[in-house]
Amino acid sequence: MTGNKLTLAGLAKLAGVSTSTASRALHNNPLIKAETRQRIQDLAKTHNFSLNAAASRLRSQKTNVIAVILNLDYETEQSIDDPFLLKVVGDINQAVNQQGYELLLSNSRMAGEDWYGYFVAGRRADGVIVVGQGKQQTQIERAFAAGTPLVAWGDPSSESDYPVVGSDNFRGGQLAATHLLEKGAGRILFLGDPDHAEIGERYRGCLGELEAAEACLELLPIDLTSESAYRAINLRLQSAGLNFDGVFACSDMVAFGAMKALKERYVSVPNDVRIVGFDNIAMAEVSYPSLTTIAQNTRMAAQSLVSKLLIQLEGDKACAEQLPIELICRQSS
Amino acid sequence: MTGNKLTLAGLAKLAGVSTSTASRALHNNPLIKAETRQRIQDLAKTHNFSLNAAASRLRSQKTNVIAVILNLDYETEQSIDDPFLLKVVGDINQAVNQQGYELLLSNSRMAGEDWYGYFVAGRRADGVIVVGQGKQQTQIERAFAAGTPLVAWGDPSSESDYPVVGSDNFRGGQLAATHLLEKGAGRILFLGDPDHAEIGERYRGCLGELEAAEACLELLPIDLTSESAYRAINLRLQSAGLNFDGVFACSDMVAFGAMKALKERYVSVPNDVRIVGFDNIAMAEVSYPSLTTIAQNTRMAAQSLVSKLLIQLEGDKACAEQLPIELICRQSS
DNA sequence: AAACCCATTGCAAACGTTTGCATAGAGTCT
DNA sequence: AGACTCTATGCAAACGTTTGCAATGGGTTT
Repeated sequence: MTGNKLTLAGLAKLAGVSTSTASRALHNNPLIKAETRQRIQDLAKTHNFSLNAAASRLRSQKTNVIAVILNLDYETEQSIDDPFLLKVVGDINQAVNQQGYELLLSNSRMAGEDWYGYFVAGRRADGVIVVGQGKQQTQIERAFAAGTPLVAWGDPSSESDYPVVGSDNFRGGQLAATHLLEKGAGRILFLGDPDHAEIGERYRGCLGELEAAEACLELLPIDLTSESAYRAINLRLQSAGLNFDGVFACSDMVAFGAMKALKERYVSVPNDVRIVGFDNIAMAEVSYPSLTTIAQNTRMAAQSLVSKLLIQLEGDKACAEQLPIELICRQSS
Repeated sequence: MTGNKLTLAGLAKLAGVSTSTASRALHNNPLIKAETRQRIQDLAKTHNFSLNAAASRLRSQKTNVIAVILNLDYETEQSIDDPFLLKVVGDINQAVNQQGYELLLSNSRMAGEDWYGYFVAGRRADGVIVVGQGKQQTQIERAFAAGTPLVAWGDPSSESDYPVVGSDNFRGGQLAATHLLEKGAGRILFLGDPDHAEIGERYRGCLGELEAAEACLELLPIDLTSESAYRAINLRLQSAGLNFDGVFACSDMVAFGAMKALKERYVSVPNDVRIVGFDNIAMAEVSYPSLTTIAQNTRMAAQSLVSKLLIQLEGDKACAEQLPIELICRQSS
């Protein structure tokens, strides 16, 4: 409670043992007699003792910290306004804690270019989880090549040296397409930028399915925000009128932007236009009409990301993983 | 690139100086000749050198890390599904980085009881930002009393030893009330649990205003989730029919839950019932009808939180701060 | 009884920085 | 020329753990 902190040596003295014994006791090392261990642990608790993490990390070369990098495109700033990304971070946080690690939240701005140096060599974290492959994967590859234990959330089917965990975006595109067809749509708009790895897969999955059915798909390449979707749909209705009857949006936020534009012009959803989104954020269920969407299992993804990172910390290699997705049919289609 | 890490001593040798000089040079200490500083910094960059943060923290007793604790009620699990909280975290992250600090994301589960010991004495962070006062403020007070530099996001008007930053919730309640009155509502439902400090203020602000106008306010104490709002409204319509014409929801997510229930039963928003939310999350603008809400300035709040924490790190005392809020009128009212 | 093993514990050397103090050399003042 | 001041650098002692190795002592084997 005062200012004078108790050190391990101090605790050891109180217990009448050496610092080595104290250290081992606190770590539950079976070398130490169970009784002694208990005694020292109790003593530590009574005195509110806690190890100095800095010293511990310095000596043991292990931080027990995992860094999460939000790899945002700063131009488009998908950023913090998309609840999905933050949901992912939240789930990762839980998974990380479950494994006894702590979570250092970073962005590419802070960490600079040399992730290996900053995080690993700099002993800030043992490994890195990158959220958002973005468009430039070279930096991730560089960090991985330099020896950074690393996993990325992104599109698992993309060719990359480092392990990627993500949803089966291609299949997601297919599901959305067949669903729209089933619901009677034949002229479909795709909202999203296929240059982005994950979105590209969704687009191709959708495209293949529609071509097979001889339905037509038109691409409206927009930023990953609801505003740009709103604008794009408005523009589209002005210039060409309502010549589509289905929309596949690359994210739920984008879908909501589109939906708003449609409803403001008295286009009925789902009667005139069916809409399918992607992500299944909390809002999708609670909006009106509620949004049909492709659900990504972020909780499972988070656990997989973390466990694949831990595998690397053990020295083994981890592989990519594709998580199943699921279409959730709601009122918008 | 290989495995053999470069140490400060190594770098110093390469530069032909002592480690002290190298250290000072990297920190831009003016004791060292500008020319030498530059030379060493360049050398460091070429060799991808980065300081060992663990060693540095051990020696300097300073971590340059700020811990953010998500203080969630685990019973109700407002949790990660409310985009607002995560938005706050995101904004704090930016503010923290701007000040050259890093962000350690924690929750009360991980840190245990003794925050002072874990974070400060344990040299994991220099200070703590608590997000969500929750209902039990005793733990926060204990940590603060133990000497933890600390700021909380919550209700600034509440009596507490530690500094609290938050919106003027009382005024927010007033604004919502007068707005609902102006829009013609006279029998208003309040959705939220006033036991929660911030929500209590909103309730009281609202109540005062309505009593003055001799309108009636009914309290529906629910959890902070859209689902419970949805259920509550449904129940209410079933049991008592539509005997209200305005809703003040304690959060936007709650508002959306209510709105969904209403629209499913063909109650028109805003014609039959006007709705006002709180938070101004991204969805509020993009929903249909878009949601009238009380906007909290999270970015400003984040900056204030961080700066008040830094003040404490300097050894000074910080005071509470109440941030202005703003009513944003949209289609739902 | 000597030799050995096992369970516990202690010694002391790292881990890689930062920083108070000492030092060396070059200029300045009297 | 001696006494000083300044500027720029080096020395070495911490910071508080962890951990390989040695040591102690009681019990077991041959």
